[in-house]
Amino acid sequence: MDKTEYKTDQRELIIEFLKNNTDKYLSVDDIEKHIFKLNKKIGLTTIYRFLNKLEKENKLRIEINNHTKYYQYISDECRNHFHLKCEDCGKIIHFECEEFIKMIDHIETEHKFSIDSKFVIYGLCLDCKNRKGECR
Amino acid sequence: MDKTEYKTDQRELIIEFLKNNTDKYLSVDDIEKHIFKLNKKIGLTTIYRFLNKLEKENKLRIEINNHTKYYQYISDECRNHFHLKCEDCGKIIHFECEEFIKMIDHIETEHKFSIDSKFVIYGLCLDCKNRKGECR
DNA sequence: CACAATATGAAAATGATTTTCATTTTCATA
DNA sequence: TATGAAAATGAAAATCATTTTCATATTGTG
Repeated sequence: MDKTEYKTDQRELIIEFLKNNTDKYLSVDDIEKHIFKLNKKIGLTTIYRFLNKLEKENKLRIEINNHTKYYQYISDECRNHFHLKCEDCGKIIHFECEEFIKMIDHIETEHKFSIDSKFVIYGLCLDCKNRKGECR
Repeated sequence: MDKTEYKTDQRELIIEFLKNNTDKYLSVDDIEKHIFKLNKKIGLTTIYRFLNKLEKENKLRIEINNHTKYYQYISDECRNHFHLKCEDCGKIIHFECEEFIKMIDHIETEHKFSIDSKFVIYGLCLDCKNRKGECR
């Protein structure tokens, strides 16, 4: 029942720029200027509308500075890639998890709390937990 | 070499309202309306200026919604009161620490990362750490 | 091709926040 | 308690990022 999406040059240009800068926060102004450098032009309104759309879809991290919003595209890779760090042995475990993403989305949309996908979860790895169990 | 601060009725009214609502986020509008209910009046400009001052001094938590800023006063109690939770035995340790506050202020002002004073730090308490040591 | 849904963009509107500036208040010192 | 410099106030105007409006253009399906 979702609206059909039309593919347009404007959206492709914006998405491409965002995807090439997943390490930066970009303002509407940054995006407009970049498009301009490519000798193209996209109406400000269009940029705002498309960013709002992406934001609703949880595809952006947002930062606000001096009343200006800055956007960062959350790369797919980043979206489902997390780090566990064992407090005992220091080992870092990479993991991917759909449930986890859902939980994060929930917190972001419902609780208005923006979690940085780069965050590290502390705990104990299986080995260390087992070792600890032994001394009880 | 700091500027001398003058005590004014306006500031007292605003601070009082903030301090009585450390569990809510208040907008400039909320503040103005509250003052109005007390049959007093404070210019919007004054409210904005004072809040900006408090913000610079790290006395407020900020939330932005629909282009509107919401402010929450960080009570003294809350500012230097933290919780440690032992991952092993689950014990919760309350502690107060000036150094810790300084570190948080640093992160907030320099790294633009707003830490919720209510956050919990996970780790191991002394007892559990010792117990663990024994089995090595 | 045609048509309905969707997207675009220029211009105007919005609205929260900041600036300006003339006036008032505070408080230390005489 | 009078004085004055520093600080604070507030009305009005300005700012500026973002949203709305609306007429036009584009997309993709049948």
